[in-house]
Amino acid sequence: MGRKPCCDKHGVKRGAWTPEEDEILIDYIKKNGHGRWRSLPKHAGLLRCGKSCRLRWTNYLRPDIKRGPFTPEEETAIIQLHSMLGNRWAAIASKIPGRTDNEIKNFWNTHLKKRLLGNHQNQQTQWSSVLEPSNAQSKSPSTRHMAQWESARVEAEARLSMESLLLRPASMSKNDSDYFLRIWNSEVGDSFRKKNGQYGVACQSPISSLSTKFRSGSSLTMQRGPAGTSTSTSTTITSKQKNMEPKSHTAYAQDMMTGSDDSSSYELGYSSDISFRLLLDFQGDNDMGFLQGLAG
DNA sequence: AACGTTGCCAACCGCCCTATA
DNA sequence: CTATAGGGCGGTTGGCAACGT
Repeated sequence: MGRKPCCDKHGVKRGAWTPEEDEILIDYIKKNGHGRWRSLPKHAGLLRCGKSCRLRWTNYLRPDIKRGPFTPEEETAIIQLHSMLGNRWAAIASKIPGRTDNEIKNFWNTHLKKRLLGNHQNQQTQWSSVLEPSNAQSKSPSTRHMAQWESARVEAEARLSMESLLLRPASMSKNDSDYFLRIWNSEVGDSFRKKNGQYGVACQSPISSLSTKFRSGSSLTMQRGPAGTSTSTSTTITSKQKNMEPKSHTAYAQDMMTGSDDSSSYELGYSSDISFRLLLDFQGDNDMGFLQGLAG
């Protein structure tokens, strides 16, 4: 037995909304408020599905919606939030006043994703040259510095997840949608943002790329080799991996903490030996002492 | 000018969760 | 405990405009 459709498709208008319909909906909501979306069209005299009315209101007609192009600040916020939350558009939208989840999702899919994919490819090129030991001598200081910071950033994200695991009350739901946002708004997130801001980093995190790639069934994976071995990033995917559930940042961090060897899944690659070396090599005040602990 | 292609975005679809009777 | 309504969410689609040939 299937679920009842949200509304009877017969006699229901679909497609683009006319200005007249918009006006009717706005008038009705102004007078009566919203809620009871299923019965709203009947009461308002609209030949629309209630769901369609709700979407039209929340995505377009709501008075607090900001229209027009995204500002660079909004772009940065979206990228950073997406790196923490993944495709949880509603959660991202809740942190960007005046923008709807639909708008952010569209913006991401049509602009940012392409741009970041381009960046990612550039980064991969740079990474392969940075991480190739035989070329180590020929790296420019800026490239090397970039590599150090990218490593630091990867670890910072894992650390955020680890700290959040430790801070999380037992009663908190695993699916608590505001969970990362709370961390993001905490001092932990603040220090993370400062580091990013300082270096103008605004690219998708490798970790979130990882979970996104898993979700989309794409091929880039990171695998963790047997304990203590140095491994590299991998661009292959096994049939087992294809069927794997995507792993959250938290789960990723949990693996790091427990050392659990879901071994076919992760190869820490540049975030293991090489990144430790890079980080320990990093000049300046860093708060990456926890890595020393991890490294034993 | 005509046609095909591409990109954008509003709207839709189906699944899921929660509240309530 | 179960069924159902209400609503939220993320992924996908379709129509339109801009652009290229």
